[in-house]
Amino acid sequence: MHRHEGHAACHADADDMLARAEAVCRERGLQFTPLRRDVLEAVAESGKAQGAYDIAERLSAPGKRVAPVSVYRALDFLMEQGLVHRIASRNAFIPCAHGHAPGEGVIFLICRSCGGVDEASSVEVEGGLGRTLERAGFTPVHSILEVEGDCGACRERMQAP
Amino acid sequence: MHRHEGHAACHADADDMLARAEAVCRERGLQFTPLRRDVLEAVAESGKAQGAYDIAERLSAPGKRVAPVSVYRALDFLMEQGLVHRIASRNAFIPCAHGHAPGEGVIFLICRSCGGVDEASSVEVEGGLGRTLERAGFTPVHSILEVEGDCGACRERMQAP
DNA sequence: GGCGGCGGTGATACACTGTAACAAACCCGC
DNA sequence: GCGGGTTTGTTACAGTGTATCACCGCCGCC
Repeated sequence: MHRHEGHAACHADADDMLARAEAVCRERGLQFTPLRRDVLEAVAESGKAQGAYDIAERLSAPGKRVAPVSVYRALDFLMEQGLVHRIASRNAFIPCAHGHAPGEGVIFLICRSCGGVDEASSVEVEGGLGRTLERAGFTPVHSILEVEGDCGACRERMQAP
Repeated sequence: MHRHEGHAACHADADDMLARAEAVCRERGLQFTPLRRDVLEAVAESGKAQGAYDIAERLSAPGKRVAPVSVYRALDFLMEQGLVHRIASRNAFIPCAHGHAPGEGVIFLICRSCGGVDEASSVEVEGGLGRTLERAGFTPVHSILEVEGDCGACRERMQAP
């Protein structure tokens, strides 16, 4: 689950997300269309990573079908604007919990029992990674770091049922 | 990065891989079947990450078709034995270049221009990641760290064509 | 007002990735 | 040879992502 202790305030709730997204788009002269809004809201509302098809289904209502391809386009847009992240190991998407410094590395903490995804960052990891890449003569363009395991809340729940 | 200077000798060649795989299997009482051998060879021969369907096609000959599902099973086996890695960001597979210490984190360096994948590791990154996870109250089960960028060889090639 | 371009959306089709289920073949110890 | 586990073949299918074309709405321009 998200908004876990240790991180109580770390996830902006859906309203904040939407407000931030609207501000970002206005600032950059981009359109924050209803579809994009809906997709972002769908991603932000559920605490866990959502597949594109899940989102499409969630947004579809009898009489108004939202095709996955539309969702993908909206997600591409949202990712370009840094409002949404993709979890490669899950083929799923989560809202970006907080504005990152541009280029800052993000660590995704994926709970295998509740499916919630938390974000962390570490200058230590980042520095070490940079030095490692440099030693290897490798110029990074972007990197993904995803950790699967058990979040604190789930671990407690398992110990004291 | 281990053995990898330009790129020429950077991939343990297929023969070494096969010999090591056979030894590992014998040691663990597992079968190193012809199919598994062929799949590992296909992964090891090409210097770059291979999709499961690419492998299937590569192993298929007129009259003898290898179905993707068979390739997946062989890959699952090879991954369990630590002989092959999966690149989540590419849905592709590479041979494990060298035996890792069990549980040791691996960093994948994926060249976006030549498609080659190199492996690196760093106690510094690993330590920092461990401390970050601990601070977050998160118990890791396994993690993936993949960096996309330009390898040294390709960067040189681009500068001086 | 008409016209053309441009970005966004809808819709269909398709390619790629991965898994389930079942049957047949194989191997090994008894 | 027989029984039981493992491996492979085969088919079908679920899930993920992209290509293509048509249409719409908007804005600037003539």
